Amino acid sequence: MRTKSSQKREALLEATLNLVNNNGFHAAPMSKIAKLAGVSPATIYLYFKSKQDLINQLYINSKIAFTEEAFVNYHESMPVKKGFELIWFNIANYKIKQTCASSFLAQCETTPMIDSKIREEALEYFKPLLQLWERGQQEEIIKPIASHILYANAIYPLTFLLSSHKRGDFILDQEQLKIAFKAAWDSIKL
Amino acid sequence: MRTKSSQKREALLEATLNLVNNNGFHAAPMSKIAKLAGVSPATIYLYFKSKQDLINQLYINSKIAFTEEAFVNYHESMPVKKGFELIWFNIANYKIKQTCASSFLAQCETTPMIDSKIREEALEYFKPLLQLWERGQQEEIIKPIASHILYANAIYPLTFLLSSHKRGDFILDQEQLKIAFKAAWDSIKL
DNA sequence: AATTCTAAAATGAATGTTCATTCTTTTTAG
DNA sequence: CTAAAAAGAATGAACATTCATTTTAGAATT
Repeated sequence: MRTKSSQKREALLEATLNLVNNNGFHAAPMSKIAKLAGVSPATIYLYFKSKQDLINQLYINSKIAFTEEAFVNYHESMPVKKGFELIWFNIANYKIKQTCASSFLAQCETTPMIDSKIREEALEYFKPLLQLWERGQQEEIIKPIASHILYANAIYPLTFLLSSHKRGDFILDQEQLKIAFKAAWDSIKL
Repeated sequence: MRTKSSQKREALLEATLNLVNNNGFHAAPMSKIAKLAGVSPATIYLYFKSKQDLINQLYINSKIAFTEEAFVNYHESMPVKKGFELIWFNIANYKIKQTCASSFLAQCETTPMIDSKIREEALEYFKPLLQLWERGQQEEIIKPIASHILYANAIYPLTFLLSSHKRGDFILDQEQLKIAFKAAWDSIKL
């Protein structure tokens, strides 16, 4: 297995991302992935144990890139609402910029294709947001309810807006984003 | 092509639902679908043109069943909040009862496997909710914002809660449901 | 500096399997 | 007896993965 930072490895991950996105998991055969990445099918197996391994690693990779963006400029010393607003817009803008990566992730959340172990691993990276919410609850700014409900109402709606945006049903510009943020905040604020 | 209401047809749709749910689209071969439904693989083609057709029809079927449940006991003469509450709980309870069907639908929303024509067809059935929201906006009870944002914040969170529930990360009982409803309502009410 | 050598990297062509779909035959029911 | 319904076996394509071989890059030797 080759080093984790190789041009070919990256090209293979990106090729997989594009194929899965445009046609779904079922239409991303190794032969096409190889062709799109400009390598031989056999070469894939120098970098990944199997197709499942390739998918898992793409998922982890994408999730890490996503969460890193989510917390850019965030610091625990920020006021709760400011912090949430920053994180929320970080996520929204990342999703708008990186349509491919985020719709791949959306697909991963609902498909049984991703190993649950890998899924749990990715959850770790979201802790700062949960901690922010806890702080908000202590300060009586945020509703004292389960973090799952907070997430479902404050963050998850973005997934729907983005997929509508991608489909072209709805244009998610900065103005609509502000409106959506208010709805999100209203659902979790005390 | 056989009549739309045949025992075998129903059995095939149900078999497909179960297989897709437990293992994803990629692990639902026609041979397994046939075996689970207790028929020969060849028989599937008496009822469906192709695998794609089978999937499309299962999607439409499930979507219709879902939306029918959503509007049980609803009438346009109801007050806006009461009407929304009724529909919201109808949806939530359907999702809890029919875990299989609803997680299949969740998978369909994010995968490019479903033809967009079929997808549009399914949208039609949701009109009464959009009309309720319009009425609410006229009566200045509901925020004057795009229906996509309303849906994203008021209904879509249920999809996340249900998939957490199914995974076992979070128990969505009637008490949590009430809390989640309040969050949903707070996000769209004026 | 040119040549030789070597191990890693990469490849194209097999391999064996799985799958959707079809063909031919048999069963069923009226 | 017949036409519809169903079946099992067959077909051919697509696929993930592996195999045997070639290419590459750079170190070692002249």
